Amino acid sequence: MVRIASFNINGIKARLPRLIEWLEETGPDIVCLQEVKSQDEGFPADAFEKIGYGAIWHGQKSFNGVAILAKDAEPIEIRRGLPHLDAGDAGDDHARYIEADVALQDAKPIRVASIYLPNGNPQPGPKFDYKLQWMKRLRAHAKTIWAEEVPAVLAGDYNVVPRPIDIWSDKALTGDALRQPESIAAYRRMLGDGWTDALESRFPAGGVWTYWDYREGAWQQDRGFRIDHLLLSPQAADRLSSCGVDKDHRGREKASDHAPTWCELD
DNA sequence: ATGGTAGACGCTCTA
Repeated sequence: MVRIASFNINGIKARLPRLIEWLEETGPDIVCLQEVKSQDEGFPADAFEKIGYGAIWHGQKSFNGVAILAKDAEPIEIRRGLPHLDAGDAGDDHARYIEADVALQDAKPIRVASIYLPNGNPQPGPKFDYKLQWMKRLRAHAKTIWAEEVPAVLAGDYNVVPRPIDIWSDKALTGDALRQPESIAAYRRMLGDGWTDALESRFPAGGVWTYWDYREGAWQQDRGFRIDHLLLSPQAADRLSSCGVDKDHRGREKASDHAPTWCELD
């Protein structure tokens, strides 16, 4: 059994005690982190090593930043950043994608990507255009992973609410980039390619949230939505045994605004 | 239409 989790931590410096606590309590085998918000040299790899996790990371000052942790293993980096599709992509220096092979205790390796998809607000505008282009690049690259016919998990903060039943109110965020038809269609196209949304497959009726805003008492009123997703290749989906959200970690002191989201493969 | 909170940074941006 392999547990793979995705966690947007919203700043690794502010979150480290909570992150270590969560790792020790739940013991995930592989973890994809987003919004590390730290430059490479500030990444606390030694703190993870102390509790038995190897790590690779792609940092950036102030914003973005992704990482992959593995219990009693060293992730083997495959790539950082998405391939370019157009000439305009060459100027993209955001740290939003890192991909690795993780081999746990003599098991066959699992391909893992940690994804921090652009938020895209305000829309319309250049940030929304960047989001849609990034999704186009992600889909194209996912096809090359697909072709390798390996167990693969593309995990992260997709900044897309896939369905009306994935948010506390269908009227919420209607003008927001997270719920625009173009964002949802781009996400759906990846599912159409054959990727399995782990939580959607296990909770088809919705009502599962992974994010609650810090503002307006969203957590207290359980006004959340689902934007953190685990997309599985067929070789991973065949092994899917369970999945869930570590919701109680959202309610703790100094918590991230996201909760850890995970799946288990046999 | 605005502002509510949080994090990193440095007198403001991103979400």
